[in-house]
Amino acid sequence: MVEVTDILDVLDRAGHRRTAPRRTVAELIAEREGHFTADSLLDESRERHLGVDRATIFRSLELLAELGVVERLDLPSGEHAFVACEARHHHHVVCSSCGRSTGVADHGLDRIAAAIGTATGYRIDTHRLELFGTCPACQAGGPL
Amino acid sequence: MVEVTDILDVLDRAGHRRTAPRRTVAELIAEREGHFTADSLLDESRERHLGVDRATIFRSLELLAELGVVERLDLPSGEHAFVACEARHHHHVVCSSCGRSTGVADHGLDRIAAAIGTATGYRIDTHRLELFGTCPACQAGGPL
DNA sequence: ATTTTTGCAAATCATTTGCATATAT
DNA sequence: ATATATGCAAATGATTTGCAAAAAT
Repeated sequence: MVEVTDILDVLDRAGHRRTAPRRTVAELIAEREGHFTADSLLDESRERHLGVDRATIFRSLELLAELGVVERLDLPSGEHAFVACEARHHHHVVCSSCGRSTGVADHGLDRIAAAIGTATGYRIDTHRLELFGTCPACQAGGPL
Repeated sequence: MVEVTDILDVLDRAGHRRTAPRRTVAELIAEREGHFTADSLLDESRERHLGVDRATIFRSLELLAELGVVERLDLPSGEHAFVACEARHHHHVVCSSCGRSTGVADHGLDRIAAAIGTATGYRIDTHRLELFGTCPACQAGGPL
């Protein structure tokens, strides 16, 4: 669970201003269980008359992604989405049915990345693992 | 190395027509060492007066991606790109400097995916691993 | 007071679509 | 002959930008 104050604190620490629109965006993000698109935040900002503009949403998400509070996600559909991250989790499992996602720790992937580096001669800087499937709730015939 | 004829054969086998524009797209793809964007193919089609239209390029890439001849890639920058695939390789290492990419086999990732499934309770359907780094040539101060 | 951030509107960029024509089978 | 694929141009959708006004430091 990512809290609004966590997000604001990260902004603070990085020397960015604590503005009302950013607080609102942080609230919208903290409410989300799973992944979300920029557009869905915009829709909600409109429906609830929060007055946060499209540009601000995109700018905030970009900033938060830089700061590692959210992570850009590319769904298998090609859609761009985001998820809130707890700092510890490097990767995400995303439910294809309800969109909920769970952060996961590194289960030995680093070693594999290293092995692939050796095998190919590449110096590996980053890797990105995205897993897609069905979450426990949806398997049980739950949500959506 | 992916050959033009490989690509055309896959189209054939799947019951798609061998058309001149598709042959051209196949040639453009086969020439590429690494990843490429739809747009870069379009540019080249224009520069070399190959007469293949934007829409055709997008439609061909979509088709080839469905058939597994190319794979959609999401670069860390968020750009959408493609790489030609040899069938065996599930994942790609992409050079951040020159864009060249190499297919890699599964080095035990399946086991990790399974472990993550167990740990989270998700039924995992797909995973996607993308690795980014510097290729041997660029490390040697080579290309770009 | 100064710098950063915002909203607005317009611009840009990538991708998709409708439709009449051309081409492969 | 028939179904599929293409080019064109226009539509769509997402994201970005310039700029003057507003808010945070």
